[in-house]
Amino acid sequence: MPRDTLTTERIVRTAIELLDAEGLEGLNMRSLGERLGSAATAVYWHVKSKDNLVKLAGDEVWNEIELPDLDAVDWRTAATTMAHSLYDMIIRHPWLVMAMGTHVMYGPGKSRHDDHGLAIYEKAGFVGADADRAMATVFIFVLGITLGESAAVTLTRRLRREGGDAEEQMKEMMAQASEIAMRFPRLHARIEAVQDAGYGEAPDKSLEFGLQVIFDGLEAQLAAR
Amino acid sequence: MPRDTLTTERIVRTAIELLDAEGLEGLNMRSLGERLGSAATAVYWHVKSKDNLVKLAGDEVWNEIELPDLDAVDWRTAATTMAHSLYDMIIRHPWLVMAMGTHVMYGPGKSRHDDHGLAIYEKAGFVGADADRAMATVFIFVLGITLGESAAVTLTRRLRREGGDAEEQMKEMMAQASEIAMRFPRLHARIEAVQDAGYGEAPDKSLEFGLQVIFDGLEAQLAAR
DNA sequence: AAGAAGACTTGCACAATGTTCAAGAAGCAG
DNA sequence: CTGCTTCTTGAACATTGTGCAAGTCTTCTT
Repeated sequence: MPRDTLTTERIVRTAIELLDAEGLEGLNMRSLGERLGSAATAVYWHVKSKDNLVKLAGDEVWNEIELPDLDAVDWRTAATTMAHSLYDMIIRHPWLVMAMGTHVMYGPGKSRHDDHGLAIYEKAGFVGADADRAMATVFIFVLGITLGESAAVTLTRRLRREGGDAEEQMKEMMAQASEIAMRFPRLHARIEAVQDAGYGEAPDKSLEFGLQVIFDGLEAQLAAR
Repeated sequence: MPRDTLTTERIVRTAIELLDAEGLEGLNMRSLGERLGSAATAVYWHVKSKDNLVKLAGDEVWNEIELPDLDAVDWRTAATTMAHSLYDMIIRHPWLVMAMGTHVMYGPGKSRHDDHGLAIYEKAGFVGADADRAMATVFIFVLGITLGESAAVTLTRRLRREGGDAEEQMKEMMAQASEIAMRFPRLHARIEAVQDAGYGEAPDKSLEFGLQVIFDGLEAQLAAR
């Protein structure tokens, strides 16, 4: 077998590269083909459709998530580790959230992740559907928190692609948003406070905060059982 | 002015109708034009681009959210009301989550919502950035929980559009997912349990559960302050 | 080794869709 | 009526997903 034969794996891997670099909208079969060194339509022998390819890519990335050893640490530590690992993964692949909004993702990669997640919350003391729900609460929160980041990345890329100074347009857009928000008293106060503080604060402060809140809440559920 | 003159508002309203009926992928300028009774390109005089239109639509729907009277109820009740209102709104407009993944949404509608949300958590006792984070935690959770529903709706539509029996294909897809999940012990157990229980349980049980957990967690934060 | 069967690749073509643009129609001011 | 602004149209173009028939390469059989 010559070395640049197409394989489904190679296609998926290359698609992930392209998705990371260009986003969901930036992935097209022609540039994928070019990157693979073959005709665009050659891919169709290995993969049913673009949707299918996105689904494969969207499952594959779950394998990057680190699964903590549950015998070595308490459930809350394990859950924190996994949540952060999930967060990092999604930030690496900002297209994933959007893909999950249009494609029903369920493959070996995600199953592997989910299974280990369930184990954590079962270890914590949740039984049956409650373990499901506990996992879903954390999981969904992390997913949701990356939505904003995904949108920002996508936007930046779109601006860049359309030519023109992305920085400039971004700033203008922010200014416009601010102007609207300023008309509301509490948003007004918040924006001023943020500006005074010099735009500081790492974005994942809200990840920390949210996880803390949710884990506390889960412990309350366990105690009240 | 003759009665079917185009206006930005009418365009946005019609776009929302179309988005609700056909989804983000189903909205195209030609069918929008048809529905408006004008040429597809007439829209471009009122709206810069399709992206811009989606942004306008994606802000407009936030006005549907009911803002509880904060003097009449305690913060937790108010927060619950708003969370449910948000959930219902997104379910009515399943394309919104995906749109938020690609477009940075910030307009009068969302600002109105955010401002009132902030008020709730300030009333609860959170100050400054913490009120932001508290709101974001709830908000993001509700958003995330609809991701799955959105995907399901989008998928169903796609299947329907591509012809063929959507029910059938959906079932087959689920079976395939199950088959994979069955290879993992805990997922295996959960699936069997769910099947034994006869597929029951309303989907928004997880909304209830998650909100309870998060509010409990927020109260813990307040207590520990 | 020859040839047939299958596995894989290519180029062409088509349809759908966002968008531009020049030309036209409609309303309004003088 | 005339000219100016506001709005609408139709034709056209570029991009992109994908089907298809024809090619090439691999492998297996005899």
